[in-house]
Amino acid sequence: MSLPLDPTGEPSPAERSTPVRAPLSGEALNAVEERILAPLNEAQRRAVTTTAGPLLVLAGAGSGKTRVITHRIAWLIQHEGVAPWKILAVTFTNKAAAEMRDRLHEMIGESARDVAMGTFHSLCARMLRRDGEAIGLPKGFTIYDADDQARVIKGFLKEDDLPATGETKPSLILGAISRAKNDGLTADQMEDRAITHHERLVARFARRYAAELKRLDAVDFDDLLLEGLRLLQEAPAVADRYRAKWEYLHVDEYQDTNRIQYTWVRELAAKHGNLCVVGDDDQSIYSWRGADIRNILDFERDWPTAEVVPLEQNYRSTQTILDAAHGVVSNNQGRKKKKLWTELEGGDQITVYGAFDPEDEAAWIVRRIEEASAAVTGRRADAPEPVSLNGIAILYRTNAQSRAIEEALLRSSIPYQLIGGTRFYQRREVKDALAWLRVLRSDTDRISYERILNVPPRGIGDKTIELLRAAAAPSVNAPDGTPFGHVIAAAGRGEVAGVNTRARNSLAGIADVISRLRDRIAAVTLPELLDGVYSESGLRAHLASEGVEGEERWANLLELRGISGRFMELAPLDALDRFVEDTALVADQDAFDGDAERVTLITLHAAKGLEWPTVFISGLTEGLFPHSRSLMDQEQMEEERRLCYVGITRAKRRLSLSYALRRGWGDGDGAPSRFLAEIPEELLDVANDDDPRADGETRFGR
DNA sequence: CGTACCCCACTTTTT
DNA sequence: GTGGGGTACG
Ligand SMILES: Nc1ncnc2c1ncn2[C@@H]1O[C@H](COP(=O)(O)OP(=O)(O)OP(=O)(O)O)[C@@H](O)[C@H]1O
Repeated sequence: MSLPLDPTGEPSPAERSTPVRAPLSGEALNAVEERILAPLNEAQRRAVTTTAGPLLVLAGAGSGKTRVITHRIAWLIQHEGVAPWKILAVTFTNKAAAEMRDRLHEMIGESARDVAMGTFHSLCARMLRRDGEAIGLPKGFTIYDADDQARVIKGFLKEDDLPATGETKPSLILGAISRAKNDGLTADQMEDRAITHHERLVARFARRYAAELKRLDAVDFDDLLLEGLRLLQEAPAVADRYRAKWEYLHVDEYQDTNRIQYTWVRELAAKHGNLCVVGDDDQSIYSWRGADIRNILDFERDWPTAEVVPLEQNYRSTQTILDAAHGVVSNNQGRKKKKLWTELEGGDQITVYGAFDPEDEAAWIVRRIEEASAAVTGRRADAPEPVSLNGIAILYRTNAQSRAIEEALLRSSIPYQLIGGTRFYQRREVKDALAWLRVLRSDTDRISYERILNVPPRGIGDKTIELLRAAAAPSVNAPDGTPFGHVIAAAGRGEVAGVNTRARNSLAGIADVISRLRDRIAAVTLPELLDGVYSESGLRAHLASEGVEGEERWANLLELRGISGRFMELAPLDALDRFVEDTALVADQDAFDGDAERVTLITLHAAKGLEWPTVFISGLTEGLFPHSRSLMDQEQMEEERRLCYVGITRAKRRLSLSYALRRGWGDGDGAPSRFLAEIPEELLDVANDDDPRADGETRFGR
C-alpha cells in the first residue's frame, strides 16, 4: 500500500546507496529544484524552503497545504541533501500517503520510496511491531476493530448474565472506555473518578477489558496510539533511535489530531524541533473522537520559535463557492480569521432545491447529473462541456442517507461508488477469512478462534464455546490462562471434559487444518494460502450451498484474494503479517477511486481532503444537518458548521444544495437547514423558486 | 445441544 | 434492507 516495506527500520543497503547530494545553499537552482518550486506561489515557496525548526501553515481550504508538504519533502531531499529515510510525513489516511508518495515519485523518482509515510495508527503499529517488546508488548499482537472489541465486551456480559442493550450496550461501553483512554486515563483512574452508577460500571468493564486484551495479545485502535506514545516515553533507547532517525517531521490535517497524537509528535520532535504542521482550524471535524482544535491554535505557544506561514490563495474553487463557505463558517466564535481569495471570480450560482421528501430530492439530484453529463445521447450543440462522472460527488451527513440516492441512481443506470457504509473489510465473510489468517499466526487471539469455530456450522455451539473459555481461563496451574489455540487442540484430543463427540471431532478437524495451513505458509504465496483457507475451512463449500447471497459472499472472498496479491514481493510470512495488519487499518477513503467513471457517494466526514468539479450536498434539513444530536450544544453546533464548510469547499466549480421537508424516518418534518440561511442570498439560485415553500424574504428562515 | 428461522430495534460522524 | 438476538424445533 502506501508505506515502504519497513519504514521504521534502519535503511537497507539499497536505501543507503540512494545518492545523497551535498547541501547546495547559495548555488543556482538546478532543473529538478526549479520543478519543485515552480508550481508554488510565493507563500508556499517560503513554507517549502523554511526547513529548519518548527513551522506552522495555518490556512483555509484549497490553499495548497498538502502540496506544501509534498514539495517540502522533495526540497529537503533534492536541495538540502537530506536522506529520504530521515523524513516522516503523517497523513490522515493511507490513501493520502499513497498519493503523496506518487506525487513525490513524479518529482524526485525512486527515493520517494524511502520516505516514511502513513497515518498515526499505521506508523504506531509498525513501530510497535518492531520495538514493542521494549515496553512488554508481544511482537505478534493482533489489532482489534470495533466488531472484535464488541465481542470481548459481549463475553463479559454473558459471564455476568447482563443484556447487550440499554446501559450495558457494548458500543456505549466501548465509546466511554475509548473517551477515557483518549483523555489519558487508565482503568484505575477511571474507577477513582467514577461518580455515577454508570461510570463505575464502565470503569469496571474498562479494567476487565484491558486485562482481557492483554491476555489475548490484542490492542485496539486507541491502544495503538497509546502504546506508540508509551514506546517513546518509557523506552528511552528506542525513543532516541526514532528521534535520530526522523529528522524532519510533517503532519497534515493537524487540526484533527488528538491529545495522544499531539504528545507523540512532540516527543518525536523534542530533540531537533524540525516539525512542520499544516491544517485549518475551520476544518476540525473529529472532536467527537478526541481531536482537539487547540493543538493547532496553540502551536505557536508550544513552539515559540515557530515560523508561521499563511496561505491565502485558493486554487480549488470559484469565488462564489468561497463566499458561501465563508458565509457559513464566519458564524462560529473563536476561530482564527483567515484570508482566502481566488482568481476565479464569480462562477456559477449555487443551486438550491427544496424537495418534498428524500426520494424527490434524490430524483432531482439525478436529473441534474443527467443534464450535466448528457454526453452520450442527444447533446445539444450549445450545451456546456459534459462533465464526466468521476467529477461528481454527492455528500451527506449520515450513511443512511445514501440509500435513497443509490436507488435513484440505479433507476437511471448511473454508475456510482459508495464510500464507507458497510465497509468491505467488516463484511462477515471477509472477517471470517481474515480470522482464519489471524489464527494461523496466533495461539492467543481468542476472538478470532471463536469466529472460525462454527463458520461454517459444524456442531460447535454456545455450550462448547463456554467449556473452551472455561478451560482457557486463568487457573491454579495456569495463572495467565491457557492460549485458546492450545485449548482447541486439547479439546480435539478429548482432553476438555464435557465436550460432546460431534464438537470434539470438529475441533480436532479445525486443529488439523490450522496446523496443515501453518506448515504451508512459508511455501506458498498469500493468494494460494487463502485458497487453502477457503477450501479447507469449508467456507467455500458452505457459500456454494447458500444460493445468491452465498455467491455474493464468495465474490467478496475472491476480491480479498485478489487484494492479497499486492504483497507478492514480500516473503510469504511477512506478506501474511502485513496483509492482516493493513486490512485492520484501512480507512473508508482508501477505497475511493478518483479515476473511475462513476459518481461518488460519500459522507461529509470522509470527503475531507478530496475535491470534485461538481458537488451536491444533500439532506440540508434541520435535525439531519445540523444533526439533532448537536442542536443543544454550542460547541457541537460549531463543529456541524465546520463540517458544512468542509463540504462546500470540496467543490471546484459547481455546487448544489438540497433538502427534504419530510425526512425519511423518525420524527416528522424538517425545516431547511440554518446553514442555507447563512449563505449570502445573492449567491443562491433557488431551483423551485416558484414553490410557495421557498419564497420571498422569509426564504430559509432568514 | 445445535440450528434454522423469525422478529426486533436500529441508523452521526470513523482510525 | 440490516444484523443481531431470541425462540422453537430437530
Ligand atoms: N500554487 C498552486 N498553483 C496551482 N494549483 C495549486 C497550487 N497549490 C495547490 N494547488 C491545487 O489546489 C488544490 C488544493 O490543494 P491542496 O489539496 O494541497 O490544498 P489544501 O490546503 O490541503 O486543501 P484542504 O485543506 O481543503 O484539504 C489542488 O488541486 C492542488 O493541486
